[in-house]
Amino acid sequence: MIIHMIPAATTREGILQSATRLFAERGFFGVAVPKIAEEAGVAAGTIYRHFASKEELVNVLYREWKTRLISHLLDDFPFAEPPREQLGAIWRRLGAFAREHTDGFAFLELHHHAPYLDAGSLALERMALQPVVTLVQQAAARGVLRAGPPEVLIAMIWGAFVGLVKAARQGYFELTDEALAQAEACCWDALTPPQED
Amino acid sequence: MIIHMIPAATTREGILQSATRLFAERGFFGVAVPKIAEEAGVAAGTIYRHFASKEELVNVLYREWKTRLISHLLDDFPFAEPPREQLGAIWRRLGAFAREHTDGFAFLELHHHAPYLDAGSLALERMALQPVVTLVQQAAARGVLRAGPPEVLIAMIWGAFVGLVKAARQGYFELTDEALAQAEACCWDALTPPQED
Amino acid sequence: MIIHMIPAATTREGILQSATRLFAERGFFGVAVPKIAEEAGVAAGTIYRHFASKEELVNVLYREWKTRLISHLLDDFPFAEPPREQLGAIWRRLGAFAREHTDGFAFLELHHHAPYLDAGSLALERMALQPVVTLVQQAAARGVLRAGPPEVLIAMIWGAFVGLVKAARQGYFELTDEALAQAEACCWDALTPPQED
Amino acid sequence: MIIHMIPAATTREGILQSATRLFAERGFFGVAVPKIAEEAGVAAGTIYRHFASKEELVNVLYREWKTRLISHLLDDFPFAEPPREQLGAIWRRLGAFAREHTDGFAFLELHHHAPYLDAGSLALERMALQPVVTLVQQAAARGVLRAGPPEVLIAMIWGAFVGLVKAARQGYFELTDEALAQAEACCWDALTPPQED
DNA sequence: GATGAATGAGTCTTCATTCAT
DNA sequence: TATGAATGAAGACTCATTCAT
Repeated sequence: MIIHMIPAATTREGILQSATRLFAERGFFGVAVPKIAEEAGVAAGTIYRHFASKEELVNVLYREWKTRLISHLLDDFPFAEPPREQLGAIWRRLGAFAREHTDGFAFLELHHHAPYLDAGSLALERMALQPVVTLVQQAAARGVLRAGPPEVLIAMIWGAFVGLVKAARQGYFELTDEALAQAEACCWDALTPPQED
Repeated sequence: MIIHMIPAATTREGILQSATRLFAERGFFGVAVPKIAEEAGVAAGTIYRHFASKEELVNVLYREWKTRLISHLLDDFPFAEPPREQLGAIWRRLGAFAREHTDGFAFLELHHHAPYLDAGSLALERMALQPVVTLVQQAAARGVLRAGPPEVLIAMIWGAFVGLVKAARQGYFELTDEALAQAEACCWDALTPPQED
Repeated sequence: MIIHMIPAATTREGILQSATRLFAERGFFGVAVPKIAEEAGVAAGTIYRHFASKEELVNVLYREWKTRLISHLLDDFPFAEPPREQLGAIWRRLGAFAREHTDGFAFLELHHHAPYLDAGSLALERMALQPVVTLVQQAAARGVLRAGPPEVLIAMIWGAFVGLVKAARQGYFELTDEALAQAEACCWDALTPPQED
Repeated sequence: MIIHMIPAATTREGILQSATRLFAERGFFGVAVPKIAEEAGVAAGTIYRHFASKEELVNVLYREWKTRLISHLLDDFPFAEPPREQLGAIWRRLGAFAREHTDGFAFLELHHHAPYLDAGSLALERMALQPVVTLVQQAAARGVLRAGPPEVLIAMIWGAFVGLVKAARQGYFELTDEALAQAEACCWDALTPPQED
């Protein structure tokens, strides 16, 4: 199989890659455009052949990573399965994504709701939550959801996952399948009503 | 306890307050020193009578907020109570702090492990986790802790709380006592082993 | 007499002076801001303490010179005198201004109707023509004006003066009182109806 | 008459045309080479197959327009006719040129004596004045010239024409045959000694 | 202590020019 | 010959910091 690589795509890809890493590390304002260029092995001016401005670059990047995360989560998502299975699917997919795209995931977290994100980017923010929202709704419909506002549960589950990934990135532990499985089990018990004993 | 406020402290306080708000909003690199001065109602040069540099300012700020959070959490902490009560105490104290010091809490979260924090600041990072760590250890000792590495549980609990606060700040819901209580109950069930049914 | 010079005024004046000379010589786009700073003996950043942008600088400059030219032309203008005297006054005043403020006059000519001038500056453009317009109207009222659209006459008189100044600046001759007097006489005969012989 | 257009000439012509318009509008420094290319419908690099540099382009352009203007003025010029007829010829030819080549004429005016013009271009500057100079000399020889330095008269006539064209371009009036005829008559009376009455 | 004008290094961005295709 | 991606020097502008008042 012959892969046709348009040279521009390569340059652009390289820029996006470097930008992901640097933005994830130091934030949007903490990274100079020439630094991104240097890391990508291109001249500073080249960045502006591909992106109109630093802001456009970060927005393109945000949309790209968010879109990837969303499709990773949603492709063939087992919406028909029982909630317990759905939670497992979410957790496995999120975990795989965070492990495979460490910088991309960190970038997304750090730039969440940043002031330089445009309307298009902000519109995507909520979408990644979709499977979690659906899961909670279905669990509620089946009467297996803990009492109280579902938004709180959603925020906690997402927060717990992010906390896990951050802690792993800081070296507190490794993000193994076992750790993920344990975390998932915790989440299920956090979601469902406490059993009587 | 008597707090001695030297007159200079007022100017200094004003600077720290403005810096907290602005850093929480746009991050360290996203805020210009003259902007902090303007917001504090002082001249740009005045900041340098109180802080040697922008870096020192952010480190002082980080330590101040972290110290406040820690003492808020730890002062008279009921270490002798059973784990369930301790979790309640943690949750109530964190919640009160996050509600009372929205900017301060956001600032701490955003600047967690940032590259411009010095050794002194980084040393404080772990300390706020202390009560959670102790709680988990005591629960383990009493055999009421879920199986698996405790670090994962700690990371999740902390992450869940942060997720809650962030979502509330973004307007998904309000951080009421009820919401906090619900979240706390979730956390307990996430920590403890699942009951047989 | 003690002259109180606000230091800022001096710096600002210096910048405006250098900018006048350089813009007159090479045009707006042909002059780099650091070059203006260098010529004014200040740092590049200083310019931006006094003017928000290069565009604002050129507009301030335009308005300043245009205003000066207008007041030089109009202060105590002998509107009550017969047209012939008025033409003499115009010619003498314009001549004195062009000789005294070579760069300022050249600057005004070169930046006439430029795309970066804002509405405020453009509004001033027509005002300098006022005495010429009035002169032509009064001459028409007295029946001493040549037949045809008066705008054409106005444009020619102004153009003739500008041509004179430009040619003098390029060294074709000197702008002496005699040259100005001769030019003025030409203009009068250009304005008035040809005599029968 | 058959015009032979070699294919390359078309590209080159297109570039020159776009450059004329843009340079006339914003000046040499105000126009980017890629902008000229875009307007000409060619790639940026293509310009450099036809012109060694932006400076060469502007000089070629200057010489081309100046040469055209000169030959338009001088071809079969009625040097044998009396001065009055010659002035008519000059005025008609200049008027036709300015109307037909608005951008070209504006370009020439704006780039008059600019610092990036080379020796060859500067040498041409004076030549367009030739018929006016000759006219003034012949009028002087016949004793029908006003007293005073002839350079002043030449500068005024040229300036008056330029003023007329500029005012027309700015919409003050239209450059009709009548307007031109009126202007020409003014000029004659400006050149010749005032009649006794 | 406070001020705020001034500094100049550093940032984002543009653009004349080159060169592989 | 034409292309247009890439270059990198240079330009407009910002901002952490200093210092005379």
